Amino acid sequence: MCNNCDCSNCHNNAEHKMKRHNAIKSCLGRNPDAFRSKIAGGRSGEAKGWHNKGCNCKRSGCLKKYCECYEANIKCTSSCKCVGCRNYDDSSEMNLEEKIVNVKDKWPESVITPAVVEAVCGSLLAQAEKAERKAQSPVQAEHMVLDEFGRCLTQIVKAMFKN
DNA sequence: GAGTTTGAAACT
DNA sequence: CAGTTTCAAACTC
Repeated sequence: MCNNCDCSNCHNNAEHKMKRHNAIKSCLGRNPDAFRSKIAGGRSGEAKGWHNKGCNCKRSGCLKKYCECYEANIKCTSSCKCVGCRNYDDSSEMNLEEKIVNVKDKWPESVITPAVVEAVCGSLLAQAEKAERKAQSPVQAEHMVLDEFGRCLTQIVKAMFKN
């Protein structure tokens, strides 16, 4: 109940007991978890646990306390629907597969999708094998692979600016 | 401290 | 379920 608040026309007090009870009831009717913590796992306020529902941040980059994940001291996950998120693990120890998954989860709008990464890697490998078959010198082989990489990047950049 | 930004929750 | 409104906390100056 309110106590020493500055609210006007307040019904959250003993005088409106019934009204208050009904309000709580209809609130819980809509969402049974309305008065429960949104952070599961670790004890309150620690860097443990995870956000049950994820955040929906649009402009804060999830790096300000407007973001529920950031405020709870946890990283955003794929259950978030945030845009432009910078609150995620970017560890250099991550292997390639984890990085690809990370791209998929956090930048759904990116053109560098797992499929694109695979395609690029595949054509670079093909180029390297071609050089091997033609018994090119290491320098020539490098040149062929880098040429191919350049073509791939050009296509990716073109696709990015299409939108 | 006033004014602005932000996003969850409520609402439609 | 998607779009809109509300509003208090976070933030900025």
